[in-house]
Amino acid sequence: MNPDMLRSAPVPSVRRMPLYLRFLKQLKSRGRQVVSCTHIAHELGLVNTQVRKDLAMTGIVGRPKVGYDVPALIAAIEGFLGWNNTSDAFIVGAGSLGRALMGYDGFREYGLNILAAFDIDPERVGRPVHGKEVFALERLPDLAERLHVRIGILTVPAKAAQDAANLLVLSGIRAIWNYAPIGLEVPESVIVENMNLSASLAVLSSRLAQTLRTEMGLKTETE
Amino acid sequence: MNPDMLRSAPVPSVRRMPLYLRFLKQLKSRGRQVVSCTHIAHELGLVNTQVRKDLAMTGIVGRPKVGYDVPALIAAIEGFLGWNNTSDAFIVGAGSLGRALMGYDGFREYGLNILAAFDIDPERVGRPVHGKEVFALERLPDLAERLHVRIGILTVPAKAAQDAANLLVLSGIRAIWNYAPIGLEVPESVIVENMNLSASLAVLSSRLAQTLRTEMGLKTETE
DNA sequence: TAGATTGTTAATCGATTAACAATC
DNA sequence: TAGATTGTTAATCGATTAACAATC
Repeated sequence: MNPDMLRSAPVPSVRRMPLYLRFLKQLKSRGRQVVSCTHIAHELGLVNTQVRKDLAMTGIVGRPKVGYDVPALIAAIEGFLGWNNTSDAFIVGAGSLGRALMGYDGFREYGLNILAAFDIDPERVGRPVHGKEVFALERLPDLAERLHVRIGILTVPAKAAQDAANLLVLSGIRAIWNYAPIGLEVPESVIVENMNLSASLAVLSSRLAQTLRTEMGLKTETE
Repeated sequence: MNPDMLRSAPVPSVRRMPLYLRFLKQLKSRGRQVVSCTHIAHELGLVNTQVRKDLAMTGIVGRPKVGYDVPALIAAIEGFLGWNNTSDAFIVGAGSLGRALMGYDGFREYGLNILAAFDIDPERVGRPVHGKEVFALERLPDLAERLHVRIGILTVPAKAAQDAANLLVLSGIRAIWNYAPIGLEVPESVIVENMNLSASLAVLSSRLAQTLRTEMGLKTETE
């Protein structure tokens, strides 16, 4: 086996892929056939070397002096991300966040199709949200297996997150998109990606706090 | 001025702060008075040196052989993040994502208080969500100024994001928490933090795609 | 052909980790 | 005191950026 297949792609590069995809789709809709990475980099505020390296990860090859074929590049990125085929997903936790994700149109663009949600609260069960069913949590293993669902989106409170993750693992789920602000313990074979609202908010608020401290400091100094 | 004030803290360290905060609050609720960073590191799956360096950023000093005072450490982290005082925020875009965030209880723990939302769609204006008002977008500058709101949460579609960001800047907003999958252009004085769902999903799905490719490859090889 | 652009190898930069002195 | 733990300086590691050869 090619050892390169085992060394997975750098996370920062993968995170930039949707940015490229979005821009390339724009170009395509305007009828553009080829594009250089200098142009991409300039438009997205990156440097061309970085773009070239990122794109190379998808397996695309460009033509010197010409650039990359736009449709081929789109296909390469979508294939690399697995966004060329739609993946079904379940949501666990039909609270306000889970319900929001059930109604979020944008996922279609990323090849993600939310089939239904699950919740432990009987009040929420049986009341569809955005046209999608909410089932009792205990039905998760059965339905996940029968529908071959591989992705679970975890939107339960932090305290319930590990139990819910255990159930997802038990249900044969292969990847968990975790919105709970807590690290999950799962077998190595299960992929976990943390969508950490609190981490992102921490970056925002620490910067804001520093700005405000500096301003107050300056104000005090000049008094 | 101290030049250290100008060099802002490393982003990865800041992102770990909520993790520490959560664990320390647990310890405190169990009546624990002191904690060593070896213990913190062990519980959170990190190494003690990293924890020590992260905590040092908040200005806390520990006592050799003893460790850190738990309540003091919590206060130091909250102060560092600006989570000791509640900050008011507006949501721009009352679609499904914006509405979800309006109802998300977890923000209280992070010192974030969502006052109201704004939307361009007359259908959405005047219909409160989770007990919070939805105003017409044109009222944003006036209300932001009068209520001294410094944080804007951007949950509009990608196409509308730059225009909405411009309006937020015009309204005197100091920090934008951007949920749109697109880079924003704002003056240097405005803080932007991107909460990029598509980037996170890209990491998840590329790993899953690779796993599935490998499995199919192995299956083919053994046939 | 000349020049623009790709693909790759080397240098730089920042964050993590290791080593170790200071100290209660 | 001895030993555990902090705080800091040095080494390592990975990602970004720069340099340059290959090529259409």
